[in-house]
Amino acid sequence: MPQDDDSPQMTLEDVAALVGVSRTTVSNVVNGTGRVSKDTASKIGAVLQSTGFTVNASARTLRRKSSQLISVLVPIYQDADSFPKENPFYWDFFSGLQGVTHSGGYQILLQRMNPTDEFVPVIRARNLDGVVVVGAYESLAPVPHLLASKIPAIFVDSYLPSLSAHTVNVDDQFGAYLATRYLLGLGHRNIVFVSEPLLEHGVNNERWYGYCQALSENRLAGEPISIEAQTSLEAGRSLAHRLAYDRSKISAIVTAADILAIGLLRGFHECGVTVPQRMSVIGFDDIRHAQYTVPTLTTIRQDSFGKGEKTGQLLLRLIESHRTGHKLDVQHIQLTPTLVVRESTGPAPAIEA
Amino acid sequence: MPQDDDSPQMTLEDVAALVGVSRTTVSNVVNGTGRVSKDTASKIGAVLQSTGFTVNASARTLRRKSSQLISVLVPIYQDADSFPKENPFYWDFFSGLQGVTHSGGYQILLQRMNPTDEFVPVIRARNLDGVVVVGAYESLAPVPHLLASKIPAIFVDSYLPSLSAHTVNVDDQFGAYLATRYLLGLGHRNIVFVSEPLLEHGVNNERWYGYCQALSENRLAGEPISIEAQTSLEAGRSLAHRLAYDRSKISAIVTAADILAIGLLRGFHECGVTVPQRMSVIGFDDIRHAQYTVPTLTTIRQDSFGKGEKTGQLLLRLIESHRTGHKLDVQHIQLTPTLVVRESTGPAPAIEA
DNA sequence: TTGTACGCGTTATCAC
DNA sequence: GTGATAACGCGTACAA
Repeated sequence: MPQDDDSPQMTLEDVAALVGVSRTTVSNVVNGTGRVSKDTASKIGAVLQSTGFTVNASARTLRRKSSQLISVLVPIYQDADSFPKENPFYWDFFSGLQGVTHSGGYQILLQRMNPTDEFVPVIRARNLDGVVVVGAYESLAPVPHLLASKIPAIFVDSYLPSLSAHTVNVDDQFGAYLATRYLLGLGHRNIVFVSEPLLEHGVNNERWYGYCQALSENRLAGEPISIEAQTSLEAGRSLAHRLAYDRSKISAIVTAADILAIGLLRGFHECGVTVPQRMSVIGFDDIRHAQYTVPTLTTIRQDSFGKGEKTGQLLLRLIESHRTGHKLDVQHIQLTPTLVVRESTGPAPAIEA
Repeated sequence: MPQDDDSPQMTLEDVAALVGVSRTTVSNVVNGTGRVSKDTASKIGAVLQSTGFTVNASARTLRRKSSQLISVLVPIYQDADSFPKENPFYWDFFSGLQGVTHSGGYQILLQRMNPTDEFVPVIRARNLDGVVVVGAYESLAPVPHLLASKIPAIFVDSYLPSLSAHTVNVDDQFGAYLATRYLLGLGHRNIVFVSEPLLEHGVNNERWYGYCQALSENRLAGEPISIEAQTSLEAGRSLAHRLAYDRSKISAIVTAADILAIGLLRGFHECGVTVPQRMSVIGFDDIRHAQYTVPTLTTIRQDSFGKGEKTGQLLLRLIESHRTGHKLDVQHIQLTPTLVVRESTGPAPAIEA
């Protein structure tokens, strides 16, 4: 037992008094500077142990101007039309990130924020060492300020016009390309693409390009068609109803998210449209549930945990180079997604209207 | 524009110099103590604005011994057998919590932790004002230390032998009771209960009691039967296979979690066991996906967002009373779940083996 | 109403 | 090796 659990927190001064040395020496032991004799060091070490001493982070931060704290910022787009209502906040991603940063001695402040909230002030106020912004779009007003502030920052799953931002993304274009090419290979000719509205610098735009590229490589393919839908289970479901009612020639759907695809699966089931016999559906992300739907979901898999780890590693490098003053070139990490074939895709129906 | 984005952070001293007053006066304005003349106050206010001044949190924390920071601790049970592999970390819960605490001026440190990690030291080190522990079990060694430390703490979805812990839970017993009673009303007689191993003070134990209670109220009901399975999609799926193979008389299943139930749904589908015709399945939580499975999932709904809000409110009260020295009675908040009937439950098969 | 002065706990500098 | 001493930025009791 290190100490009584409600005993007051010890300070360097306290420990110094106990051992009979100066607080400077104790500090040197705590920080392992090495300029303490082995003898006194061990004596101090023992007291450190028995008293359960912990350095006061605020005092240290005040001196060092570094808090060993980073922040994950998740914008909350209240505007119903502009962002996933069902923000899943991937725990896997966070886990990967946290694991890496924890090893580096950092803790994480998780913040939801309105798109209009300035974040530079809070970063400054708390002396945060770095920031990870998830899902930012150019419409986010505070982003330019963050960029200008020179605070180590990484934008994940974000698409920004600025080239000076460090980013971590999956190769969205390639992912959508994979999905579409696979469907074309199955004989589908009338394939639609479903996503949120195509913002100029959005994720969906990248996926749309990938989709278009695949189509353009195939002479028999129809025109690219984009359908807008929110990234939500319910949006998928209602879209399925609409499509079923339309009785269009569509035989396959490329979606921008698994939850959208899962909603579609459910919607088609309700309408008696069999998947994959009459309609093929392909998702994006490979969330866990994708393996347990009926039918199971063919999808584009991305490694969220690994993405978190990569983000953490890059952030640590950024912080380090910020500390030493060595500017780091702008980093753009792009992870390659893979196609996972399951049951929701199949050959194009023999007779297409 | 408040300031140049990479201008150095202002201090009270700087602002004071700019206005031509002492930093005490500026501090008084910043903290709204009221003992400043309207005249100078507005003059200072203007400079505060234009310079984009933010108080240095570390310095303030050092003085006040309060960081305006709280921590959410999520234990990670590595041990495969003892806890959900697929910890969903409910974003809804976090959102509710964050909304409330944010209004109170707090920010949140989110920490995953091994069950053996001591958390009191980090709490002390950062002068955290309060803690929320999610899913703690008695086996968590550091819990007693936390309790003894008198740090404002709330245990959510946790079952601890200690009566001195403030807790927020759903009424698990009642939830399982509701589920079981509903199935009995549908004519089922052979109903099993599926959950993780029944720890003495665990959530599952509560649910097990509720299940047993419902059975005991019905003369025709069979003996209570408990089946162990991890809380994961895959565990549900493989259990379904086992049950299908066994060809037992079981006609209904009460599960301790939606993801388990969803796994069951998938597994039964694979085995050709129709739900609900041959088997009824009922979940617990009402996660979003529950509405989009095939068939949709009958389940016991709990309000995660509301749970987060309640937790936040209680924590703020706790912190306040801790600050003023007024001890607060131990609080046990219990939210009442409700039954949501969907498609995965139906009348008991007419002929039971 | 405003200013002075001290302390919060730590670290960095510079003597000894 | 070790120890004074001065910041870091802020809040507050006390004096003016």
